[in-house]
Amino acid sequence: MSRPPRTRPTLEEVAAKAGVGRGTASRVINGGEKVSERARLAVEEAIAELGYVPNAAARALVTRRTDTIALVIAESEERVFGEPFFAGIVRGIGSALAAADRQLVLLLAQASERRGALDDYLTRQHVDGVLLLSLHDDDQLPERIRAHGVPVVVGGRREGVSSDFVDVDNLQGARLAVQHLAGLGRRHIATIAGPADMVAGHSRFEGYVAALTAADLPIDDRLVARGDFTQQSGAEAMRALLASGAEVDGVFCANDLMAVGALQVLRDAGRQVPDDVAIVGFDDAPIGLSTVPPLTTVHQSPEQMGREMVAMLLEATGAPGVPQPGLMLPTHLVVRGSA
Amino acid sequence: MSRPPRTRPTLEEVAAKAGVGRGTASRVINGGEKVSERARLAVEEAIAELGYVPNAAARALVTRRTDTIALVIAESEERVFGEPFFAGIVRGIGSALAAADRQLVLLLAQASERRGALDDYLTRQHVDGVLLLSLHDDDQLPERIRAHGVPVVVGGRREGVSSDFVDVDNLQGARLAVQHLAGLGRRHIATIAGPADMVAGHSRFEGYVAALTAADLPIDDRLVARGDFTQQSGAEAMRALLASGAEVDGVFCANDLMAVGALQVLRDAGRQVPDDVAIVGFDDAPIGLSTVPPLTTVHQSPEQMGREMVAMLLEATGAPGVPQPGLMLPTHLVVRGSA
DNA sequence: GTGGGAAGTGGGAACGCTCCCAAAACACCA
DNA sequence: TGGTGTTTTGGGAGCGTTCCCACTTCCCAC
Repeated sequence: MSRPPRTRPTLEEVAAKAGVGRGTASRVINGGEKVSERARLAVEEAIAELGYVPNAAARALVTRRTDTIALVIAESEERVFGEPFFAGIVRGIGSALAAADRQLVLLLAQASERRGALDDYLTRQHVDGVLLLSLHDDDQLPERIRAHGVPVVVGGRREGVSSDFVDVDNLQGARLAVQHLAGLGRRHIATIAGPADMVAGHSRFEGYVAALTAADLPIDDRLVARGDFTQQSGAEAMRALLASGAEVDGVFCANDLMAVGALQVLRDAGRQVPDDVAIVGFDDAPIGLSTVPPLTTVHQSPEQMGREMVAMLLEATGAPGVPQPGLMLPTHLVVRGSA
Repeated sequence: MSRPPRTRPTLEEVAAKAGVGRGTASRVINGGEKVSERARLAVEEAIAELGYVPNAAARALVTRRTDTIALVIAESEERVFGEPFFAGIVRGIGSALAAADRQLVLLLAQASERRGALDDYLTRQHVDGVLLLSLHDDDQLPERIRAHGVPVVVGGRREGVSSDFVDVDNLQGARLAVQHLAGLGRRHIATIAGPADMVAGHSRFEGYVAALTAADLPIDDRLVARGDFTQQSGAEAMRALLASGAEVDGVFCANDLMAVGALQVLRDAGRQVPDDVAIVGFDDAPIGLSTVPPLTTVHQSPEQMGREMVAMLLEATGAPGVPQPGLMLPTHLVVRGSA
């Protein structure tokens, strides 16, 4: 528990070596306004010679900022590293943050046990703000963190919360998809829905219901199957749909991966897509381009979502305590071969 | 640039409210040896009432530790979130670190531009140590970081480095696979190799060559195809192999995903697996269980690799500057239906 | 020369914590 | 009751920065 000996040069030593005061050395390091050329050179040389690197803790202590932002993904590793959705959103966040000169750190919120540690980390001024990505909506994490004055922006809407979030308009997207199927003359439109405890799951399902109602089509329980967003679960759901005995001439899948699974099952069952059964997915994932036929799908842009989250968070850091109005990102339909 | 006003309670205020000294309050917070019950209770109450959270920067400044470890993954988001390998290793790392009461932060080292920022972050005492996962081996990052006294352990061996790394013994694993095929009496063993600029790519290929040589089988260029570890590339490679005109009765695929692609192509081409062509993959990925036939593969454990990396890093933090001997993790063959 | 504004500089104070040590409080025994 | 240990306690010092302010130096116009 005893403190390891210091080994790294300090600003004071740099200043001494350069023959200037501490203040001047500090000025050179931080943007260096109002420093004579001579002094700047001397300091820079001293820094190089000593291999000086500023101590972030000392700096953070006085500035009260760290210039780093945490992205918390509250999912199992398996899901995080499985969903291509995350790749996009992380890329969007990463590039937006880089442009704003902030460092991004990713935290995976593995299950309950580590929760205390996570709270601590986020709350102890390690980071200036938190982006939270959780597909489930049962979590008080954002509130707990905000209570300590740390701004939080959530990706994905949560029940009963109308600020500080960015989400894709899942409901509208699902409606688009189902409208399209109905517009094609399909009258027996099934859905392979996602888990009900995820926003993307239930709001896409709501969109399905809303669009059917709007098109005066009945809602048939036998036409509703559920998956967990994996390809395999999509295949199983499709098999269940076929086995239900109900007539099916269109399927709206809550994501592309499940649509791919469904496509395979239909092919194996000898049903023609789109002639016998039309299929629409959701996500506009790359894989939808390489299926046969290529997948008609609802386009969303995780990258844009990431960028918007960052913009909102930076806004919030500027005006602490002021809730930022939530943002719903529109989607559009990409019509390809499957419907 | 001006410093935002303080709003959060400090230890001093907690102590005042509890009617004790700063020292006592600190003792309560950190393990609390040698504190009277009365004082402990008073402090705990004050903490709860004030919503006090210790300031990590101030603490790090004096202790010179942060109890956080960075995991740097030097890959594109796409690859990171695609490879299931990462899920396993991150899980291993995460749980080992949790057990050691360290916080894990993930940094994605997007391309060149952000490199300076990454170096800075790692070097400025934000973290006590760095785990580096890069499948490419052209990077000086570990050296740069070590130069500032921060311990680094690399996952995946790098050319010419014999310490501070953990890797799976890819060469031995590949040899196992090819030996198995040869032992089955296959004489025309092809390989679908991975990218040559990744350790896993070229050392598995080396293993293939070594095993063929050991079995007195010739090395035929027409029997070597390359993929990029994706399923699609595996399929393409298999098509190329078939199109080459060379006889093929066994294929060693450098990972399971490519093996799955190959399997599909063989099925579509009417070749029986394993009778006409035997296939062995590498990774023991879950997907290999659900193929038809189930995939024979080389087992490796990313989780174990993650745990070993953590163990080595913690060792290194204890003995700074002392190089830790590198560690090669053994693999073994899992024989299932495909070979 | 001289006055005065601008540019550049040094270093004290503060950030919020842990470490440590000397002092206070308590316990026990003769 | 006093003496001797043993807990427990308070608070000074210091961690490495940035911020700020008072001071010096420089330059130019008069």
